[in-house]
Amino acid sequence: VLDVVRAASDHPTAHQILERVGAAQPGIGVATVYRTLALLVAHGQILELQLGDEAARYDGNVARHDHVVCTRCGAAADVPAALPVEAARAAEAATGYTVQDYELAFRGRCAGCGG
Amino acid sequence: VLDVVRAASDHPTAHQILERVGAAQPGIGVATVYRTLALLVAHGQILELQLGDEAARYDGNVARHDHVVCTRCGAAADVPAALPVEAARAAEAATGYTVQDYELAFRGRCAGCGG
DNA sequence: ATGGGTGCAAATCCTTTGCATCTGC
DNA sequence: GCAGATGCAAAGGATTTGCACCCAT
Repeated sequence: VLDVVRAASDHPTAHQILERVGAAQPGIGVATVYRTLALLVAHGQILELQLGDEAARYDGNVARHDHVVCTRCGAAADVPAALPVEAARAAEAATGYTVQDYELAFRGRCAGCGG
Repeated sequence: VLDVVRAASDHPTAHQILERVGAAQPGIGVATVYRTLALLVAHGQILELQLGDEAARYDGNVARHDHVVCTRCGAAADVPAALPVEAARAAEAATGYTVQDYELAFRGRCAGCGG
């Protein structure tokens, strides 16, 4: 499972991961994939993303970065981290929360779907 | 329904909205709430947010702003918009996408849940 | 024999949809 | 009587869980 997520460049959903793993290893079950994904996420091996659609998507790129999501076809791409650290501090000051992390997703159209 | 969402300061889920509306108007159905929420979202009267948990949450504050979410109790607060416009342009340049919008959520602990 | 991981299927949660009903015109 | 909105319940999709089973120890 880890291999598949690492090899994927398209931020696949659990369902897509299931299909791909199943191609190499027929008979694998839904539960195993979900259980393994949860494990990998807990160990910091992969990231779980909520990119606006219904299903969670997974990312083998663990480095700090953001995403762009196409509102038409659902494709997603990585973007180098764009948020200055001061923004997190400003958020803490404004709300009294202790910020540990953040998730930033741009919404728009991919090259193929036109502007 | 619009009154309830506007009056709420806690980014309620559809379920919470159902309960609150039901308090003032007993016998109201799940479907009506979901249908009305979808309508209001489509008309730009309220915002639908995906703040990391399972259920969608709604926000009566339509102005451009971001959010902080408590990873322990799930509470969410508004944060003044923190992202410079250049960041969106940088994302466009890096990916070839046309960015129309973005969603930014900080993750951390709220004052009550401690650091 | 035992423990951990696995597949299958049932269960759960959130949300949507079908359908008969009720409202106002 | 008709159109549109509504309530209820069933349907749907994503994810989790229960349970029997199999492999390696």
